[in-house]
Amino acid sequence: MEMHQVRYFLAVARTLNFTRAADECNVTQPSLTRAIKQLEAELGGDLFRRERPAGLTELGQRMHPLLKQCYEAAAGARSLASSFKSGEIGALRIALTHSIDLCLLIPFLDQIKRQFNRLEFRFLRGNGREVGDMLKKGEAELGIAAELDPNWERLDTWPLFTEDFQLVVNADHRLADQDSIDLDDLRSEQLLSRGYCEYGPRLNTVLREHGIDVDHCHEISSERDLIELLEAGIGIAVVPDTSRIPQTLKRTSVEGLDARRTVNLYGVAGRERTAVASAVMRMLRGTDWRQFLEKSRAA
Amino acid sequence: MEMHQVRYFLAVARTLNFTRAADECNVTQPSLTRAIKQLEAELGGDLFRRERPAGLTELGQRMHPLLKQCYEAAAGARSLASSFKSGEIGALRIALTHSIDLCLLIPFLDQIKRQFNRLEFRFLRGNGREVGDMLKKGEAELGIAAELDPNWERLDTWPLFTEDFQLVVNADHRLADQDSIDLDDLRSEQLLSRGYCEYGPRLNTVLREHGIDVDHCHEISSERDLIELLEAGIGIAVVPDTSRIPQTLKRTSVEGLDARRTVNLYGVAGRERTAVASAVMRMLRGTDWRQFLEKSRAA
DNA sequence: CCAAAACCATAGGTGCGCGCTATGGCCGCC
DNA sequence: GGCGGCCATAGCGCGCACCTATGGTTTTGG
Repeated sequence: MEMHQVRYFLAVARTLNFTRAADECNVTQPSLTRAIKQLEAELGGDLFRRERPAGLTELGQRMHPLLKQCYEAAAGARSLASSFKSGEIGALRIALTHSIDLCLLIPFLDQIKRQFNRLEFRFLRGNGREVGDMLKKGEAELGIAAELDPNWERLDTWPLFTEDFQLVVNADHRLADQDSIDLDDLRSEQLLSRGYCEYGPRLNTVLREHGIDVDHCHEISSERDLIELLEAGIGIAVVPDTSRIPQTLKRTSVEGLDARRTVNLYGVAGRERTAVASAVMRMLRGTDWRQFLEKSRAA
Repeated sequence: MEMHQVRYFLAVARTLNFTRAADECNVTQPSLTRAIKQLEAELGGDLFRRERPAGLTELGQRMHPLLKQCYEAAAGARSLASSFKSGEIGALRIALTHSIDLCLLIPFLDQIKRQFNRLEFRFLRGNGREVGDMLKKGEAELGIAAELDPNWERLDTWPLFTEDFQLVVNADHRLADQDSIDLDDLRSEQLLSRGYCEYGPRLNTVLREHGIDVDHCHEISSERDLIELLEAGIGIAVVPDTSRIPQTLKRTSVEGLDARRTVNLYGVAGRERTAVASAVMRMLRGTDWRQFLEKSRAA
């Protein structure tokens, strides 16, 4: 069964006239007649009664809805592809590690939504390895993380900004009101390990060097869970500057803690990107992040 | 967009491997590659990422459901046509005038249902002209009526049986208990005219000749309505023998009423009939109706 | 680390099939 | 009876889909 046969069939079913149907399809009547005959041979029965006026046979009536569906699905595919190409419609698939706050992107996404109408976002979350896999498999076009496996040489990396880590404690905590905190103050505290953060291992190394126990602590796997534990007063945490935490928690710098992470934008080298992804990438790379972060912190 | 392109696309989407997909489609890999390229050109973008392993692009993911639907509709059409041809499935479209009781057919239809499983019946009702039109337009394959317009020479006619008319009255009616009724007894009665019966006009002529008023009577358009009026005691009626009426009504022969009608089976000459219709036609024409009607009357 | 295999792209040759024109038969209409 | 609309058939040409052969690139395995 070929598509043109289906098209001809539908034209004849509409006009009930082979000659006019052929005209509508921009072919001659013999061509159309032969195509219908082939279709009839494949389906094993006549589709039309050759009378004046012509009519659908029982078999023809049965075939009509299915063949119409077949043709319209193909037409729908062409139409959707056209919308897709013209940028009318599209999806931005972006993978983030759990330690990247979505708020960082929201101003940019707001802007991009005005450029591309009917744009869909697909936010994918995972740890560092998972984000890398999503990029590899093409499930995501862009990735944002502090650090991904550098073994894969097709990974394009653009640093966005570098940030410090801060201590976060519950407002009732004994450290909450303390003006200055240094590493020694943390030694007796229950630390919540942000195991999902790709920078976690390195941070733990720094803390361990200062005699802080990081090997016997709760394991959690999302920023949301971390915040709820902090609010419940179960432990303290060290989080990056751009992690948004509720007003009820207190955040403070820690003297002597020399830990920083760089947040990167990732793409796949040599892979064609959609217009939307390219636009987002240009925006993110062209932003003065120092200024941007100060402004958003003020807000 | 051609069907084989769609088929190849779905094979590649399934296997994510051009070579194996080509093998599944029983073509060589270059043929498949070229078909995919053509499809990509028509849709205006790549459908697959040519990497190891391959993957669907965003456009490819969007196209997949529609193209799958397209292909499955075509496959469904083939499958349905196959079922249809093998007699597994089918429809018998049969047109009846309102004056033909469906009970006449039920024993035959019971039998035919055992021969053709998944058979659907479509009973179409109308007056004589409408039944003729349904046959002409091919909406019905067979027609059953007492008399159709003989002007259309393509009408095949096979007489089935001939029957008398009888008087039907409510059990409370003054004529109900009368042993013998003749035409004079009807003169003062309110007659219900079965305007939907193709034999009605001729019957009226007979009655009018005996001085019975048939020109000022209620007009009704279905046997069901007629029965309800009779049960309500609103008038009397003259109906053919094979019209089934409830036990609550009384039916009697009328002396001197010389009216009979012949019920015919109709088909369209020179038009191919389905296996089901041919079978029904053979059964109806091969029945000894005199015997059949006696038996069903006894039952 | 190199050889082998797997995979996709390209080139060039060949045959089938789709579309064309021309024509004939059939039916309905003026 | 002549005429026009409609569908079927015959014959022809060209495009297209398929094939084989081969090259380039990536992955695998020893």
